[in-house]
Amino acid sequence: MPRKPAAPAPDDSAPSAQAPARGRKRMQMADIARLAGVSASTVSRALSGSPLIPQATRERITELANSLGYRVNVGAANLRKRGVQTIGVVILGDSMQMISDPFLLSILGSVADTLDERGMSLLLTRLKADRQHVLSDLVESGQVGGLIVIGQLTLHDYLNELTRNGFPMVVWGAPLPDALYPVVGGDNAMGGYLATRHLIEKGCRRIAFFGDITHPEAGQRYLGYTRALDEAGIAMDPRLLQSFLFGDSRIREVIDGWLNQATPFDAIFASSDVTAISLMGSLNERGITVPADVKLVGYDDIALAEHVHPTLTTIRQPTGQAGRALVDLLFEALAGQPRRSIVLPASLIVRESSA
Amino acid sequence: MPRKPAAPAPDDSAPSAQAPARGRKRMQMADIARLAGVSASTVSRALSGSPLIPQATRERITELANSLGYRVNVGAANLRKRGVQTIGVVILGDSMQMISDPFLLSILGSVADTLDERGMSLLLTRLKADRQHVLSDLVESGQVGGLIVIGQLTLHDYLNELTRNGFPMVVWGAPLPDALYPVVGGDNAMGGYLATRHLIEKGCRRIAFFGDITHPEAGQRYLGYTRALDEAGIAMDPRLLQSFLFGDSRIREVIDGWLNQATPFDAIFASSDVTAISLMGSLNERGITVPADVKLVGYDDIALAEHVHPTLTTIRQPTGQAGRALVDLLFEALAGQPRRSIVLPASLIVRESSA
DNA sequence: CTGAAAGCGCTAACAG
DNA sequence: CTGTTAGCGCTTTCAG
Repeated sequence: MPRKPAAPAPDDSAPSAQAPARGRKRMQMADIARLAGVSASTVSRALSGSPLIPQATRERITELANSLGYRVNVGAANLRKRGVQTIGVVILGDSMQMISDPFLLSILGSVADTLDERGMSLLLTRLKADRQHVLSDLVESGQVGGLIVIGQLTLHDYLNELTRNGFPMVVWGAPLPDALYPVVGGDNAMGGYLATRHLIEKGCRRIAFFGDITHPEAGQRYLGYTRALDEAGIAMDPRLLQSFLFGDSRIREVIDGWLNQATPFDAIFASSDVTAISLMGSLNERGITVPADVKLVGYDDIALAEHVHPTLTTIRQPTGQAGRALVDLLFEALAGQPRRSIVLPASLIVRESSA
Repeated sequence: MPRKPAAPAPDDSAPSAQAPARGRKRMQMADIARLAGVSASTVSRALSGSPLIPQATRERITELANSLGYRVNVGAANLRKRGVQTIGVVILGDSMQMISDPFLLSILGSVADTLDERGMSLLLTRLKADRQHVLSDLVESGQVGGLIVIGQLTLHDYLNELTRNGFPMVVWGAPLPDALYPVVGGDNAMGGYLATRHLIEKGCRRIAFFGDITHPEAGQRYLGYTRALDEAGIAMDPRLLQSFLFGDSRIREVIDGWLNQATPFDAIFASSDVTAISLMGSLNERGITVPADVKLVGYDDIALAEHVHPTLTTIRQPTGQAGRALVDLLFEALAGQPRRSIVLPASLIVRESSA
């Protein structure tokens, strides 16, 4: 299908920079070769650690190159090798602020570290919802060898299409039944279940759920929530479900409105820590004390969760594992191995807000 | 000077991926040329919007290319054009977690958006303190045309050296007197002054300062703090200074220790919102109420500041402007224009914690 | 073990 | 206006 934008039309004002203003001219392999009294081929092989070159020569050349601050031009090398050492990481952003949720950021951090360990670079792109085509452009233009998509699954159909076209890509999210692409995600149903069961064990009976259940991840958490209620023989009250958009900056207003309904409740399970922390504020303003009056459980275990007061009980998602899993799966896809998904464990972290 | 590591020794297991496993072969300019019945040069010109090509042909070719999902290979184009369209963004990380402070992240977001607008890509790298050489490698290897360094200025001397060597680079931080590199930063002295004066106006006399004053940014804030105290004729009590490392994950312990000293105080000015929010927790635990017993002002105005309870009075640093300023200065450096620095205004945002 | 030669995919003179 | 030609800096056959 045709893409909307014509030529990418790069801003003409963008400097195409390479040579430092001052400073010695950039050296290249030929220079090293001359200085070492060998051919460029030999330098190339030495620098890439080819066993064809004897240890001694290899070291001599490597040392020479290093002492001159020479680095192989990766662009040229990639062109010749017909492949790139760069992975595109795309953060889906729905709100103004690119980076809203600290949780997604810690996944970004983990991915960055993992790629670094594996000797690959990370090209970061923020994707506004209407510019899906950027995803395929990134790959088609040879800028990146594969894609890691972090964020909401509003692009489900498009991602499926890309996968059908053989795009190497992995997604952080919830494994949808008809997803063709590999997914790494937390065990949201389990997380929702653990959080809710914990509140029930604490004696709560009227547990509210805050989260947009049309969003796959939150939807799974909601399922876990209902399962726990069922198991305890607690009837669901639909008024206790407050669905709102993930990352909505107006969380507070929504919360206030909900509180105004005067629906009785003794606990809230929020489908993100950011939501939970906002809730704390709103509850406090109303003179409702956490955990005495209302117990509260969040989701994600962001760093701040143990720094707010009261400290926040939450479901931890292992972000470190997430980064590694994403990169692993992408590498598998790149190697043409069969697609698989990974579900990471969710664990309950009990703190003061549910005491 | 020689670098430590020998050849970068890329991990052999890293897949050098380009061709999708399945799916049609990647097309190239020659294919488009053939299909359009013109030469590759014409396609190249048409796609880059050259005025040499008549409107009609240009559109025809562009459309053909788009309909086939063709994108020019940026690697090859860059090689020929001898320049890259990628900027390296380096986040200095001292703690385990790459990304600790939400404030730095919103700068990252802003930089990402600005670069995107300017048609440039962003290569993200996290830098552990001991691997400085990565900075120059990034440029020497031609991966990026310039560098934006975000974070602490522990690398001051190294950055100066790079600048002397003509490295195109900009830093987010405090403009040190002997810095040779361009710096974008907030007006820390003003911020510290505004925060402190505000607390004094609220009737506070024993105002504590939390922040590592050996860090240039916090040091400036501390200067503003002392100036405001001086102006009000309030004597400084050295016991009211709690210096600790920025981003220290053990903030809470430090705080607790400090509180145990039983030094009387009626306000705290914390040099970051993260610190301030942690403080809220510790104070609360001790039965000290904010703002009734102790007033509190933070720094940065991170998103959560207005979501905690009580909402946090803080000094706002304009992150949107920060990103634009960083990119602007980098482009200037790239264009060989004389180096300059930019100081962004700091403004007081009054909320409940100082009421 | 090493060098010469041939491009990777594209753009920029240089001639039409 | 358009095509031809010659590389960008590197890696990799292919012969020594």
